[in-house]
Amino acid sequence: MDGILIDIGHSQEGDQSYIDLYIRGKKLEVIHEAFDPYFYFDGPKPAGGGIKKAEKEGKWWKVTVASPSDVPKVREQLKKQGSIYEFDIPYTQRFLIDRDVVPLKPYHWQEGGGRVKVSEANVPYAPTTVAFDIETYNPRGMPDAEMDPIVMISTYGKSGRVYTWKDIRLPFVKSYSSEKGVIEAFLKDTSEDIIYTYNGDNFDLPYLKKRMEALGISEDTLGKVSIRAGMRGMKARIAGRTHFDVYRGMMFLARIGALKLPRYTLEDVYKEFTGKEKLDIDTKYLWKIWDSGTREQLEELATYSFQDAEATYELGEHLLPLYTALSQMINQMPFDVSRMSSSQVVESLLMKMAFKRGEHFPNKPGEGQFKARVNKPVKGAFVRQPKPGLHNDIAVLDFRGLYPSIIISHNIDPSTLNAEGCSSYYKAPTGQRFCKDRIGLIPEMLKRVTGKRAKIKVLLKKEKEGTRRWKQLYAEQQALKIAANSTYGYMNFARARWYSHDCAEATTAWGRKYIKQAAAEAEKRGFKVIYGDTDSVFLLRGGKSKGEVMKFLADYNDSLPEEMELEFEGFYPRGIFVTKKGGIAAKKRYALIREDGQVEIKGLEFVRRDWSQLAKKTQQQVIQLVLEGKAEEAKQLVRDMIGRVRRGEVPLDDYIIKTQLKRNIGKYASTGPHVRAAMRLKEAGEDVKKGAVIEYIVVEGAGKIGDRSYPVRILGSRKPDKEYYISHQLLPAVMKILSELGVTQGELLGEGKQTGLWRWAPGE
DNA sequence: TACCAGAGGAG
DNA sequence: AAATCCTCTGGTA
Repeated sequence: MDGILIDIGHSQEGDQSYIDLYIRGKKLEVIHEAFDPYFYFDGPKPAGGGIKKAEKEGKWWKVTVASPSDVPKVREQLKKQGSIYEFDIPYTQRFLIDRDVVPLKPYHWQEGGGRVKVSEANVPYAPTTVAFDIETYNPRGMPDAEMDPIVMISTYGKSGRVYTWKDIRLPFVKSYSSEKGVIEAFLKDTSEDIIYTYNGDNFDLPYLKKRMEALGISEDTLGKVSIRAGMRGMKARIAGRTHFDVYRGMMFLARIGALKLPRYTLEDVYKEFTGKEKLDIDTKYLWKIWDSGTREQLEELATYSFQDAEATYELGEHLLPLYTALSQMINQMPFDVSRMSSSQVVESLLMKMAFKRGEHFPNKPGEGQFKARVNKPVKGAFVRQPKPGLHNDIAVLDFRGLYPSIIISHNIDPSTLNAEGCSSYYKAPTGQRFCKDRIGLIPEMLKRVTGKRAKIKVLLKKEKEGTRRWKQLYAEQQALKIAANSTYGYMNFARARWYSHDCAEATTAWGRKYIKQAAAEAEKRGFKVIYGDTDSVFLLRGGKSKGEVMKFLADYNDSLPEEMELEFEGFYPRGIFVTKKGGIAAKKRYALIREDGQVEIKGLEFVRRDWSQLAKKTQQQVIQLVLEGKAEEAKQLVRDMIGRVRRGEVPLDDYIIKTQLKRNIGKYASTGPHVRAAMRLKEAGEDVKKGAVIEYIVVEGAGKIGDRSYPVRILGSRKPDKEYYISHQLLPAVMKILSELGVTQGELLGEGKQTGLWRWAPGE
């Protein structure tokens, strides 16, 4: 049979455990595969209840049990007599690693003798996909699945529709007589392999399951829905399918830094990826529309719901190639992968590699060990003191994949660290020695990952952008990049199996050594180095040509280990490095202009969300003008803006300051302005929790800033404090830049027009 | 003026 | 459920 693996489960017959492989070929088939749960034991010959078999494998016992649920009690018994290993690898995940079965990959599956054989098959089979979204009746705020019905279910995919139990006459709406009719029709029609939801783990699926129970609807047509508590909220699994929660996927991208948004609502994320706005209704009053809405309102509700399903589908399709690639890279189901952290991805990859190398996995740390690791910080990167002011003709160079390349080049691994009796060693600046005789697990993994990624990038260049093949290759290199970039963090992650404080220390120490060395070599060539952070060097070309920069790069790279490379990042005609309060140049805060006029701003107020648009937009314009050499225009712009603020010509939105609540209101030791604003929101009856981004304005009046910080939504007739915004937002942001050119605040405020501002304007 | 708590960006 | 380096504001004494 040819097909792809879309889900994996487990069943039991007597004392034999089976893996259930859900294979989608022409139709969905389930293959039962006998597979014994096992773990390792170092101690006397194991005996006792629950043990099916114990045989010596190397120096340890391989202990086989009848069922995965037997593992906990057997391991607790044996733990008293010796050491146990690999006892906490989930049964189905263990199967995928051991048999090297790759999810969603076309195979020829051959059953026989109780053991399925997989071989490459060239069936061009792609999983079918659909998105769904439910709307619920909510007269008391949050709907209660015990009593509040589902009023609508929308689906979107190859086909799509809205199922509802009111008479709504739109082409994509199908009306039924009851909630039960709606759910049953939805279940009957929905047979796709991959089901996308937006936050379905925490809402749509648990809610649907409860409604099905309440209405006595069987799960058979969909597949058994199981809701389990995970580390980060609920996980909703549908047997025989892949439930892909797009919201989870987006949060993963956010955590690894591939996506950065102020909020991750479906509307916001959809706009970010597609540029399209979708119809948004205030779902707080959904129940009112359902009870007594006009025909138009009900149609709008159906349209909104349908668009939610469509947006979820589009985003799901966008993410699927990446999750397929990640899934295939580590031999784990997309369901699990989409709910992993980047460290879990790395760990899965290491387990797969370790199994191939015939090595055992270290155990996860206990709580005591975990705490000890957390309390052992690792010294990080080197940041060079910048040369402040305006500079011309800057060249930026940076190390490609600095930490991964260092780990490979110096064979940094827990197994090579200070290993005894090796013929030679790499010596870290911190004193650790890494054996050269045999490649370590982590360097080997990284070498394969970076090597494969380089090959894929070559293929990618030959492919036409946007094609199916291109998307697949792009996703594959993206998955490999995620693995490579997360590996250093993984080594230093306190819960990691392959944690090593010394390996992490050595890696960053070599990083500091190389970046300083690169700067020193550039200086030897006659370049002036003005800045550098972690893996980058900023040079002044001075009178030298671009060719001389490239020549320096080539020569310096010849001196580096093979896997390491200092790359050319770009030439910048101008750049400005600003000075901080104390009078010295600030690290991590600068702006550059590219040869094509594109401005890049780092660390300054403009890129920070906790500054008002007034300050941010003006700073951006000032930076642009200054880098274009138009300082006088920049000064005039600021004078004009001050005038507009004073005359009340600036829109209210430009005064909004956004700050995230990092903890719940009661947990703050000191209450800053955003906390005060959040407290006011709460008094007004809003649900304000940790994670909320508080939008507030500092209004006119007396007292501390906090006394005058009001959330936009309950602003009423209060007016922004113009002088606060001039002296504490606008001026600090623009003076950062202009004071580098010798401009004073007085020049901007206008001679002779002394105002009360002078007394409390921030000093220079 | 010195210090702390808190937020958020860079790489 | 990655870790570190760094800046800056507002509040307090």
